[in-house]
Amino acid sequence: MAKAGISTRADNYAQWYLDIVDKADLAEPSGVVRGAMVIKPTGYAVWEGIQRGLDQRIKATGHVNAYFPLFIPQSFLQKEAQHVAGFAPEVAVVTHAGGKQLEEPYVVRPTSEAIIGHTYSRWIQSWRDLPVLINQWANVVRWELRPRPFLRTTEFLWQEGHTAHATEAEAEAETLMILHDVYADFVENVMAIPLFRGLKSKRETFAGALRTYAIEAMMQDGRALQSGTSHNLGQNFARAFDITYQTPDNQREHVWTTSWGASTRLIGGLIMVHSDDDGLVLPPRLAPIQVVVVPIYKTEAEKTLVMEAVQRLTGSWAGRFSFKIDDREHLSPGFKYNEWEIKGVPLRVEVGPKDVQKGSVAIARRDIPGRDGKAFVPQDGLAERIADLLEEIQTNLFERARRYRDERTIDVTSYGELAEAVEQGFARAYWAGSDADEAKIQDDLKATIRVIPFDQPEQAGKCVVTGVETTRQVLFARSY
RNA sequence: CGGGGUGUGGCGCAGACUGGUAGCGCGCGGCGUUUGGGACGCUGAGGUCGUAGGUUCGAAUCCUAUCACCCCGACCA
Repeated sequence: MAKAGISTRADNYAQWYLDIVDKADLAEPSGVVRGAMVIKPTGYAVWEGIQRGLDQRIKATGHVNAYFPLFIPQSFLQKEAQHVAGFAPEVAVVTHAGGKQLEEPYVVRPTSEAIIGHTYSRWIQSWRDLPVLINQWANVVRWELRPRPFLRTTEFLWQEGHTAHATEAEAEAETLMILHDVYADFVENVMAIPLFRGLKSKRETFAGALRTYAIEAMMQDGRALQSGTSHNLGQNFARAFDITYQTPDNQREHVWTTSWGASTRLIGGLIMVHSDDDGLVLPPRLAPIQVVVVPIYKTEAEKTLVMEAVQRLTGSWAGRFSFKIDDREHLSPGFKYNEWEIKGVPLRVEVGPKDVQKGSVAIARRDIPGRDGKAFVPQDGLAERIADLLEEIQTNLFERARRYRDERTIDVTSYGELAEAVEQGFARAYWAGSDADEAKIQDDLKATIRVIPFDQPEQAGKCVVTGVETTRQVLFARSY
């Protein structure tokens, strides 16, 4: 147990994660609905940052927002065979409403392909109606067997994009564009989480999709977290929901659809990539509060001097970075330091009577805990220094996570090496195996193919299970 | 679904074996002293003991049933 009642990562990683969620005040189990959580203001502010970043990118790439119903007639879900098989075990069903049993039960959406497919079939008539590029921000419900805050909750928040196109090539381009320009761009540049990008294996493909692409991140325990997915649905849903259009030469064709989503799970990834045994660590570009100022004083006279200095120093900060002056009375400075560290605020500025005298402040960076991350700097040019430091922390977090990931991503050539590698991280292996081979590895090693990376080797090698020569490499890992 | 655990002031727990009408720590309110790495004193408020039934003169405690949540393994963003 480290300070503040947070378990250490080395000691008990799962408990450490739960402790961070709790102590950083991000969320708490509802206590009354299985697997459901209350996202507290601190946690929701992080989600709002994620929403902002994704929404901006989604719109910049030509999409618009809309909203579709929470309830879906049960029969809709059954129209696409793979889809119903994939989701049947985890849907919640409403059988009664208005004081009586319903003619046809409604399912609470586990995802919205069905209801949106049905809607698109009415909206789309002509090639002139295409493409349809719509996103929705929504909650969905999946009755998971093993819930964990943010990572897997019964109800979660996400965005789901649903597009329809005239050609397969267009749908494929959309699917890939979302993965790179929306998800990967945001997650790497704002959340400072390094990613592997690629195609999902057949076993891991979304129920009803032609192809699923994903971004995968490595957590500090070496396990993988799927952090965003983008599906080329082919014409599967178009056929199931009869979404057709007339071509310029008056032919009737099924559209090609895509769907893509990223959820509150990203917050789980954020925690597990950057945080430490002292609490949450937030990357500056996402942190709701980037700088906290702790004034220090004993007497009223000191208080006046210090608060004057604080007002003067922070006067130019508005609009440059988000900050908070922690002027709560009767809490010791030490208490405040610890509290803001647990909550992951990237920078802390301390201003006391000695600083007022010397024209200095103390500044402490969250990414480097303890004395090493604390420095006394002149008040002159403080804003510039803070701006620089925030960027430096952003870069440092990303680079640190990337080094960690790369050190734990190991090229393996034998089954034994594969088994060993997934104990501590990712295994990169040549792969020509079957679905059954993959299933066996999952049984044996609890590891799955997380992604078939876009970056593929020049040279061929031998498949890690079959020994067959192949040029295809895949990444294996245990996953959340 | 299997395995384990727990339900007692806001939170964490004790009390249960050996029935007698509930206690500790933290937190919370008031007052005062404090404040450069988690301050202290005094004082005060706050509990149908998960729920239902039973045994008993008397149940947090014993019996039965039931509900819920949490944790550990197989499906999933």
